[in-house]
Amino acid sequence: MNAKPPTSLDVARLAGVSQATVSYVLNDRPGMRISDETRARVREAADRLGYVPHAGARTLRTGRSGLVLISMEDIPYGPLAVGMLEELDRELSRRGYTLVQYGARRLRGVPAARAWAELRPVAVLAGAGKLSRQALEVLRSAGVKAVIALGNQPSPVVPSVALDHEGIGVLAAGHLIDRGCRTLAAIVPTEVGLREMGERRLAGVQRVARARGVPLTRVDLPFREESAAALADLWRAVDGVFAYNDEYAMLLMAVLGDAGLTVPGDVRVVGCDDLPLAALLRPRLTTVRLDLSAMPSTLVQRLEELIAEGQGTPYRIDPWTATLVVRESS
Amino acid sequence: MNAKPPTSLDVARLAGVSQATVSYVLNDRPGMRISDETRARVREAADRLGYVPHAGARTLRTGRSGLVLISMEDIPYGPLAVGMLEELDRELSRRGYTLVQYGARRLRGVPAARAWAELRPVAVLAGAGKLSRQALEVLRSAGVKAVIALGNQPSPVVPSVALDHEGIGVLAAGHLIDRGCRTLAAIVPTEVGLREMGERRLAGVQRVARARGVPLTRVDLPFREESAAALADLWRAVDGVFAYNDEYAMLLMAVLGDAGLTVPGDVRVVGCDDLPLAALLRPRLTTVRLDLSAMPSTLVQRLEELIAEGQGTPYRIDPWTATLVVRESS
DNA sequence: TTGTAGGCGTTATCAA
DNA sequence: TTGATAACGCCTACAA
Repeated sequence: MNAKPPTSLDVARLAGVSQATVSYVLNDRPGMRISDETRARVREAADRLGYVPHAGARTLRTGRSGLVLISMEDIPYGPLAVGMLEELDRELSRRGYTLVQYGARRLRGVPAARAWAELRPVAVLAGAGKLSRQALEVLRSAGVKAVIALGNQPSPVVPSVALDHEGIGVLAAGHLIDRGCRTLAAIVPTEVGLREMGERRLAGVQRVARARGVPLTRVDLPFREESAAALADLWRAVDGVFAYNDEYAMLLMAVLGDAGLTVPGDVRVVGCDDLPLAALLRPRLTTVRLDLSAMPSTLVQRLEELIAEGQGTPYRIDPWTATLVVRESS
Repeated sequence: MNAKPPTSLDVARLAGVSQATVSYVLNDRPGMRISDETRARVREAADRLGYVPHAGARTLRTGRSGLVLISMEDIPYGPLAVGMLEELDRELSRRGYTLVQYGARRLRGVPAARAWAELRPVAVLAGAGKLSRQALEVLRSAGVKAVIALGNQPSPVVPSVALDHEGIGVLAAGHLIDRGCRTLAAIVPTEVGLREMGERRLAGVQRVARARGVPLTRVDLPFREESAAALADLWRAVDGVFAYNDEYAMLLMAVLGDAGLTVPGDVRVVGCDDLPLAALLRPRLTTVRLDLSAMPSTLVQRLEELIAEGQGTPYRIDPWTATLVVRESS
């Protein structure tokens, strides 16, 4: 019960060989010719003792932990992100790495990067906001080989995997104008963490609206029914709204209905994310679907490049695809 | 650039003291009287070098990693769970532990528990399904002090924090019958991972329905509009449905509307989770709200008990609260 | 008040 | 084909 965990030395003793042999066998080190009988004895002994190697000791000795840290706070949890995470985990463990989600807020004034560095990870994925030059220095000096920024906009200091939020706005605005909308509005959420994304998406809408001569109103909106309902006059004055995402679209459609406005007759609405609820709204919601399925492999590829070649390149953006899912009845 | 990370010895040399002194100062070890000047010199040196202690080495030496592992797969990601996780992280780091989310699937046939054990965590939180007696043995033998099962039903072998899904069903059924429903249906999702929970909730509905003499139909339903629509006859035959959760409730309400049935006039519907969308449906959705706010602190408390006293107790369930949010207009 | 020395579990070098 | 042995970075009992 209170016995200390068995070590490779324990295994060696039980198998009647040396510690080194145990290491050779268990890591089946190439180039070492060890008799099958010895191998079997070692394996058997390890099994019987329930031997599990000590990751810390191995890291200490080899200088490589194989850990890939990803910060929890910077992941917009949802079906999309979770699926991507799981695939990323699979992909990484396939290549011998270990993905670990790690909090970014530390108490006692210890900055996040410092806490990450203690684990001597081989790579760190974190929101661009948390990768200050200073944080980066801490990581580099702790031997982190690859740092990649996640988030809404690219980091100026490390390679980034950033969603092209403007592209979403472009897609949505194009659709609305194509369908005949002449007066647009675009919702920007006021929630922290969302506003930034909202503004990027807005920028895309703006670009298209300007290019095609359609007036556009920016609507800063908290996710509250009363707030949306209070803008009834505004909704009456436009005929097309990009709602930022499907949840905002649902909020909007609820208050539009309450105000006696019809969709898409009086106002067209476009959401984003293609949540299950999008197809369940009446009328069904037209939305922008993000395809992140290519992201895990891209991420891993970049990661291995950085690990191999060193973190040379300053920054760049990685691709993904967005498609419009048209559901409006018309 | 390629310099190896500074060690405490480097700090000692720069500060002109011994390695031991560095350790004393940086961990401000009580009982050690070290001059303020020395302290300052050590701190200064550590800063200048960007010294970050090596977690692996410390774990190796002290025998304690302070790591608390939680398995990613067993968390039903959503606003509720994410908030709880963040609070748990805060709570744990406040007490000197480090929460880390870790994948449960390993390749190469290495079972999850074995991979967890390599990190020598002090505690492991994982789905009851992953905590077989065998897995537990591996963990215990690796020095894991506390193992707590998360999930839908308690583990027979370790302490569990399990949601009282039956209670949800009881609450929902009570409400429906109180409001005059005489023929109930309860949805059980067919998705893996959800079905189990659905059946627990169903059991609660069943208990109440039986006790109050109300007939109940179990409806196994995939989350697809066509499937729900195909059951139009069934929906017509009941006057109260517990929809498992808010998303299913939304699905149901969409097809009810399509079939010309009114809510709550023809059929009453109760959801669960009190998602934002619940208040946005028309009519607004009555739902069961889960309050998990007490869970992180309870969890941490149990954890520390187990660490201190050893994993003695076989198992038990921990509390939480569910409340009914009534929104129906009537 | 500070320094010396040993060992935690693992891998790798070298010798047998 | 296998076995001693040293070293990774840190902490701590003990010595000075």
